[in-house]
Amino acid sequence: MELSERKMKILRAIVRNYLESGEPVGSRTISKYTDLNLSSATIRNEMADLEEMGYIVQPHTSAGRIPTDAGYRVYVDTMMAEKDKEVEELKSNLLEKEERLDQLLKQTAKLLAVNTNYASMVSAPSINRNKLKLIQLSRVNEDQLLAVIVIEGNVIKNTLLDISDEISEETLLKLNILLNTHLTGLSIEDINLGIISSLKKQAGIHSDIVSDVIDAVARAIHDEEDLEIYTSGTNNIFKYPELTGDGVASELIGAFEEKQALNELVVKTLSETENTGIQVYIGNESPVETMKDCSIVTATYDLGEGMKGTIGIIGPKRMDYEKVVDNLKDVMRQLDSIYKK
Amino acid sequence: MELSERKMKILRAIVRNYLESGEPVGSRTISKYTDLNLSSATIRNEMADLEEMGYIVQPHTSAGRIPTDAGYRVYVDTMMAEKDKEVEELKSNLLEKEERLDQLLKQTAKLLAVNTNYASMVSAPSINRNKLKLIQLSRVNEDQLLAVIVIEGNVIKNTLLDISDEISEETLLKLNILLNTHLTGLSIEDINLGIISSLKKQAGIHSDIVSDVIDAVARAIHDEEDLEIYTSGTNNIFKYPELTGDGVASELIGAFEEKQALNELVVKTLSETENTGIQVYIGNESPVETMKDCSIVTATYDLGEGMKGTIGIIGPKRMDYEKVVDNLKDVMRQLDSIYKK
DNA sequence: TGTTAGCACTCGAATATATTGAGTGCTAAC
DNA sequence: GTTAGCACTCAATATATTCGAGTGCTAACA
Repeated sequence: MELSERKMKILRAIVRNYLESGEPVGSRTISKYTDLNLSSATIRNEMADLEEMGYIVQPHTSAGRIPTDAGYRVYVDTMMAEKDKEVEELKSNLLEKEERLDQLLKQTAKLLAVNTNYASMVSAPSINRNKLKLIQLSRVNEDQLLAVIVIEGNVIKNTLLDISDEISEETLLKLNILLNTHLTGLSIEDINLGIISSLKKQAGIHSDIVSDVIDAVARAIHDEEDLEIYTSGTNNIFKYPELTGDGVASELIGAFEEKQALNELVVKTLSETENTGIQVYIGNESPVETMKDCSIVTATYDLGEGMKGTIGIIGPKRMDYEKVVDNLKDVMRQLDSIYKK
Repeated sequence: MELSERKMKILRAIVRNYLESGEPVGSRTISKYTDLNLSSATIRNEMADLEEMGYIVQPHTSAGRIPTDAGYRVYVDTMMAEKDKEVEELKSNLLEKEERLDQLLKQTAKLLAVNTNYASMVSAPSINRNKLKLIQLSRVNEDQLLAVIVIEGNVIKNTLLDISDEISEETLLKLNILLNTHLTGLSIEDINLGIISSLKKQAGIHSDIVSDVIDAVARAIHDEEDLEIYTSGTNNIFKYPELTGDGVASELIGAFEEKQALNELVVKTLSETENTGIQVYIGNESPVETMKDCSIVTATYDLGEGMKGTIGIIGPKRMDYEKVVDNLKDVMRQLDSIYKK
């Protein structure tokens, strides 16, 4: 059977109505709601077809219809298509300019949550491809060094290094110069064994410190530390009864706290999304098991130089996709413009 | 009316029973539960008295009794008195030794949450009284400096400073030396106007940078940034139906996310608690409005040198006070021993 | 052939009604 | 002072009743 123009219109009307009310929607409602003047009976016939095609279901006999995941899917897809053509003209809710990226992202998460009334998450950009801007060793104690590592985008990482041998102020200075002259401007991938061994050679008796620093750089950048994900508005899920039943809420809250699941989401998104697109996961399409009752809309932001990160909105399946997509696009644009100052 | 020994025993039996079951407890149960052999009828008489005295209530006629806040209070107080005499002998659930305080505290929060099945929070120590260990300025861009500030306990703060004038590698070095020789070892309070103006004088044309740095130090230490509070196990509250009704859960989760309320809790606790005591807030006693349906047990840890922070467990009023107190004491001891390494 | 009015039917939700049982207070007897 | 016994209360549970939104189907109409 084919999805005629009329069926399409009816389907969209059903979805839209359901988004607002959260209640199953019946034929009579649609017969009034749409501009095509049809009686409820005709709508019923069409609805029967749509059900057969798998776009809508009745929660039980003699109830109205609600969209299936597939139903949402076509809704989202057509909507997105229209969105692309549309000229975006949004009230800018200006993110404050922030020196530090982490603060900025935290703010972004909050802004999105407040604006959409859903839960939001923002991942710090993966910095694998990123260039070192500065390495700075300083003495903290007799037996500890502080290594500060600054990466493109002013992401700052601190690590403490234990040292065995006494080390003079002067050699420390030399080490700093050595490290910075050789490593600054390199990306992680650029730091190969050749460079490392050359460095060690030049460091002489302090080659072990060089190893430690390199380790620290690698760790600082790779480790689960870059599981830095900012969340906001998790308690918004309580606004949607369908997410509150049973242990659902608990699981969700847990996922947001642990952040482990969110990280999977980020990884998946980054690998799946071509360029800076917007991705919509509906129900079971979700990469994360715990969120199979939700819809997730993600956007990939790209600050250039490989600094990509993910922004996500998590809400009920009947979320206002339109608003969410608009918001995401807006935020992406703002991030762009801030960075390109 | 007086709270006789027997009444006391009965009250404690009621509380303990209710802690486990969460159900109102009746006279028959108690008549079997206690060692004093009394019939349910006698217990009923005593219970009537206890009710009159305000220690227990019936949620409705013909239901068992549940403890009032006052009831919990005497239970907790007597229990705590016993605890103090008791020799503590707990299986140590070893916190891993961590270089960085923030990691350690994060871990502490998690440990407590897992162990107790309640929500936990750990505040980073207030560092007002604390001594500077290191200040390190480094160039990041042509127009930005990175100021790294390390405080006693290896708490590390980073700030970016905008600079207007070009500044040479050499003067930067001089500034570093100047700042460190004069400021290291001082607590915030020690840095007075005299020192500041003397520093500025010596810095000559770069006195504005000195101001900036001092500002940064003050900000890094004072600001809402030290609203650093680590939470864990927030979803544990779903294990207790009495915290799930209505918007309660939502409010709680929100409070944990915002951390503003938790901060109030910390402030209040620090000011109220004499020394490193354990404080129990039951229901309405809570300093935080949102948690008036909960009980909160807090402990103040003291790492010496004015580094005080608060650890808190938030759960239902019928929480296992005994276990919670034990756990807190245990964790406090472990924190102590780690720091005194 | 597509559209529509009409009607019998379904079934969840809401409401009302009965049943159960844990628990109480009171009284009278030990 | 303690206890057995009994009438009473009331939430919780189960059961029955009603209500109405919504459906599918049929027959008639354009």
